[in-house]
Parts: sequence; C-alpha cells; structure tokens
Amino acid sequence: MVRWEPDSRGRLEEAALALYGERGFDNTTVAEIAARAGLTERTFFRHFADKREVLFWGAGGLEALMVDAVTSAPASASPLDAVAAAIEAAGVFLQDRRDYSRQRQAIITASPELRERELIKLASLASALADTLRQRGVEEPAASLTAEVAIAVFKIAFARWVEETNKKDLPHVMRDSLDELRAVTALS
Amino acid sequence: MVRWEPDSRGRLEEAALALYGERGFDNTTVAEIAARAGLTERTFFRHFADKREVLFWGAGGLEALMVDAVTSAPASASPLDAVAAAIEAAGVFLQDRRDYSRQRQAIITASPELRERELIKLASLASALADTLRQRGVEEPAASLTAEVAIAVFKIAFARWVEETNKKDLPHVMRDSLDELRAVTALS
DNA sequence: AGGAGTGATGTCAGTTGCTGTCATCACTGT
DNA sequence: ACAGTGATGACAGCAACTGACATCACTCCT
Repeated sequence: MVRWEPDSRGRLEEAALALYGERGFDNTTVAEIAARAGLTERTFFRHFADKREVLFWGAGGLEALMVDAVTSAPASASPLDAVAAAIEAAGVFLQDRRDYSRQRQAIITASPELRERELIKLASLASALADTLRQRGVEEPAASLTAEVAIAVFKIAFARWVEETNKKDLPHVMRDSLDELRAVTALS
Repeated sequence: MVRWEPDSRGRLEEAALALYGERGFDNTTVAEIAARAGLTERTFFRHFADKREVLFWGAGGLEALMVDAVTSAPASASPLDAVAAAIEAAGVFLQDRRDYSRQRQAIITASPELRERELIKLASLASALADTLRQRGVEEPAASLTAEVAIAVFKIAFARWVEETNKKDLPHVMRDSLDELRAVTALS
C-alpha cells in the first residue's frame, strides 16, 4: 500500500487553478486548495512559498527557453535581434498552450496581488536576459535596456493576443509589436 | 485641549520609514509603527491599505508631474519626445529629493514584497502615460509601447543614479539612457 | 532478514496582516 | 445648548504563514 498519492505538487497546482477560476483568488483559502488536493495546508506551504506562487511555478521553463534563444543567436546578431529570437521562441511556446495561457491570464488579471507577482516574474526574466546579453559582450546600460524593451514588447503583444480571440497567432503579434517598437523609437 | 495631534498620516509615514530602515521591512510590525506614531494599528490601516502602501503614498505626485509633461508637450512633438519630457521632469523632481529618494530606495530594494509593490506602481504609471498619449492621438499599440519604453528608461536611469553616488545628476542620466535606447533600437 | 536512516506528510500552536463593528468625544454648525 | 460628524480607540475574528515535533512507508546497508 502506497503511503501517499504521487505528484502532490501537480495536484495542488490543478486544485488552485480550478478554485481561483471558479471563486476568485481572494475567495479561495489555502486550506480549501489543500483539501481539494487531498493534502493539508501545511503541505501546500512546503511546495509553494505563498498562495500566489502556485500559479507561477511553471514560469521557469519559459525563462530557460528565452535565455537559450539569446545564447544561441548568431554572434553577428545585434542585441535587439538576439532578444527578438527570445520573444519569438516564447511566442511559439505559449501559442502551443493557448487555452491554458488564457485561463491562467484571466485569473491573474482579475487580482492585483497576482498582477504584482506577475510583474516581478517579468522583472526577473528581464534581469536574466540582461545577464545573457552581457555574456555576449553587450555593455551596460545597453544590455539592461534591450532586455527591458524585450519584456515590454512581450507584455504588450501577449496582452493583445489574449484579449483578441482567434486572430493572429502569438509569434505573429510579437513580430508586429517589435516592428512597431522600432518605428516608435526611430531617430526623428 | 486638542484631542489628537495633527497629521497622523505624516507621522505614520515617518515612523514607518525610520523603522523599515533600522530593522528592515520584515522585522517591523504595523503595531510598532503605529505605537511610534502615537496611534493604534487600526488607525494605520485606515490611512494605508496595507503595510507596504505607506512607502508609496507620495508617488501620486510624480505620476501627475509626468502626465502633465506629456500633456503640455508641443503638438508637433513625437510620442517619444513627449515621454522624454516626462522623464526629464521626473529626473528634476527626484534630483531635488536626492537623500530621501536614496534612503527610500534602499529600503525597497532590500525587500521583495516592496519591489513587487514598486513594480505595480510603475506599471500603473506606464498605463497613465499610455492614456495620455492616446489623448494626443497616438494609436495603439504605439501608445502603450512608448509608455512602457519610457518606464524602462526611467527605471534603469534611476537605478544607475542611485547606485553611483555623486556622479552625474539624474536628468543627465535620464537623457543618456534615452539616447542609449535610441541607439539600441535603431534599425540595423 | 533486520535495523538504521530518510523524506514527505500530518498535527498543533503561535505570530501577524488585515477587517468589521461599535464606542468615544473634541469639534462644528445651527 | 444641542445634534451631528469625523477621526480615533477597543475588541473580536479570519486567514496567511512559520516553527517544532511526530509518523511511517520506503531504502539502503550489513
């Protein structure tokens, strides 16, 4: 007889996503999430640092993907081209998880606390991209600026893709947004 | 005999800044802040929505300043020029409050929770700037992109100014960062 | 085979952020 | 004088989060 069902972390993630979606983040207690996953509140906090983190645990994969894209961009590519590759890769990744991404984003958008957490995750992503650019020999402040700009394009393209159902696919929106950025910042 | 000392909100702000600086955000309780201000915990939460907000209450002034700068930019100015004026105005404003800005920033940087709050304030600022640009006739997504880019420049310039004591003044760093941004995003 | 860990979980008590509700009472206007 | 009014206090309570200790299927070593 097995002592515990496997994958308690995954069960907690599922339970949290369902409950946050049904009743909202504020109206869901950690005890309820744990009960739905067949666990206790204390165990929830062993897997996730806090009530919000359960929604962001998978974000590490996206960060790795984008960092890899920058690392493997050709040496001849400009910093902006390198992060463009990262944005493109993220677009493909999220397009493949369209329904999940939209469901999760609806939950986050509905809660200021979750939006805060999302923003700090994006800031950490920007920081990782800046580090990677620096390893490619990009100096400061160009590295940080390029990384922040990449995140800005990512954010705006993602927001547009989420709100407009069934139009262009995400990589396409990402490219359009990047072009728009170049136009907006062009020397006048 | 007056029933209460005046300016309880200001006293709470002062007490919080001092205690967060001395013992750190995490090691300070709201009850301690209130006691130092000669008030009760309950009164603290009547003035500030939560324990973090006490550090950000003054931020509305900066937002108004920057929005005004965009509004009053000449009609002929490009979107990027308009937000450049906003950044410049913010630089002057913060340069005048150098010591306070640095003390406050040290506290924020030391606490992930406070960094989250700072990021959502900056996001709200970006949103306000985007609205203002739209009122000038700038279309989406150019308005949002320009606003986000402005915040990116602001963040990076401010960070550099805070960490390097006694070098260039903030408006100068702001201008340099904006120039660097233009270089980085220039069509290749 | 058996005994000593090991690690994921449960239990429980405690702190703290935050909220709702009602009482207090100097001040204000009539 | 007298009825508000508004900022504050007092108090009870919920929920997020933490530390300490117990449990016990599983694993590894001899």
